Amino acid sequence: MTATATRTSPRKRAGNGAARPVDGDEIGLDALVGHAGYAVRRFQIWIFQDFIRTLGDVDIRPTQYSVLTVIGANPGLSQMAVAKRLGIERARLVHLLDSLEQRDLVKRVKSSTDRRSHALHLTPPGKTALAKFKRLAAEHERHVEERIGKQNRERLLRILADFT
Amino acid sequence: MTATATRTSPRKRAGNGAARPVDGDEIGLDALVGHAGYAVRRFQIWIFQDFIRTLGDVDIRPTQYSVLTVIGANPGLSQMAVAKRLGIERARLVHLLDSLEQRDLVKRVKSSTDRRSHALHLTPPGKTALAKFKRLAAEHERHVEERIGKQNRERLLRILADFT
DNA sequence: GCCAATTGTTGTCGTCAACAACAATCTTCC
DNA sequence: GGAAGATTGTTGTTGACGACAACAATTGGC
Repeated sequence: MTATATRTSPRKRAGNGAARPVDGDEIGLDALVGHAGYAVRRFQIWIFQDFIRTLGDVDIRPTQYSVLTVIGANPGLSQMAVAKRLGIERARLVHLLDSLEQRDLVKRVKSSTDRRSHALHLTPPGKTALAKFKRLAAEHERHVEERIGKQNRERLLRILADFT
Repeated sequence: MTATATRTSPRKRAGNGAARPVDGDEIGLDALVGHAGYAVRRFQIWIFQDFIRTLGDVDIRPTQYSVLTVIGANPGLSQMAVAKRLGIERARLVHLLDSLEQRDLVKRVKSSTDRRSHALHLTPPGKTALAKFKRLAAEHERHVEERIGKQNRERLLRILADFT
């Protein structure tokens, strides 16, 4: 964009009273500016893009990271437990784990006490990898600080604390 | 969830030292709690679900609402302009407008000054409908207030203001 | 007037949430 | 102890959505 020059319609749109020209950029959002959901959606898109870019070299997306982190902190969890905790559909978790298992980061161990379920564990390389992912994720978090300010980030975390 | 009662495994899992029981609910998130992106994602899911439910009767989703609002506030915009302003792919906007046009809420008017582009307008029923959508969206916004608090909602909007 | 850029459109691909159905297994209850 | 119901992991489908690529029509620069 940037300027967009005079654009097309030089006609000044006879005093319509109601509607304003709206040529270059300044396009009003009207009611949208008062909606938390809109701001949150835009912010979430930005934050995910930065996360994906910052962890691009290791090819780890936000959801994968959350799964690895939870398994790392709670070894032996079942797929149901992980899915519930993270708000992921258990059907979706199947594919996520397939991928992580193929990469030898996670392993499904058949539970002896409940033969329906799998106990999830990080593999040794998985543990090493997660440590690296955490360092990169911390770097991403610093980007967030730079974008919205250290204080605002903390405020945000406090406000949304009970959604985690 | 709610309580989940005593759950299953009453066995106390011998002092394993490293890994904690992790039976019922209390599953640690570890590094995740310090990540703004995780909190924002969960919040965004909640907020969209409430929006979709609150505007369920009129069958309007957040993205459709944002498109209608911007067109309503800036009649005559091109599809490119709307797409850019809302951060939507112009390819995606095509389908959104197809749907909204079929429902007679929006019309594409062939621009006389640039015959490549369409000028977007709300139809008369579209204007009436949007007024109703805005009332419902305001109701949704009250739900947000109830969930995170009036003050926190305002803080949030301020923090994320320049993402809109 | 010619070549590059823009606009709307169509199509493909991959991510993700929401369901539904199913086999294997566990739990409950009689 | 055994039938009935619930749970776990799995497979598949649907629809919203973002990212791209290609295309015809049209406009703009030069």
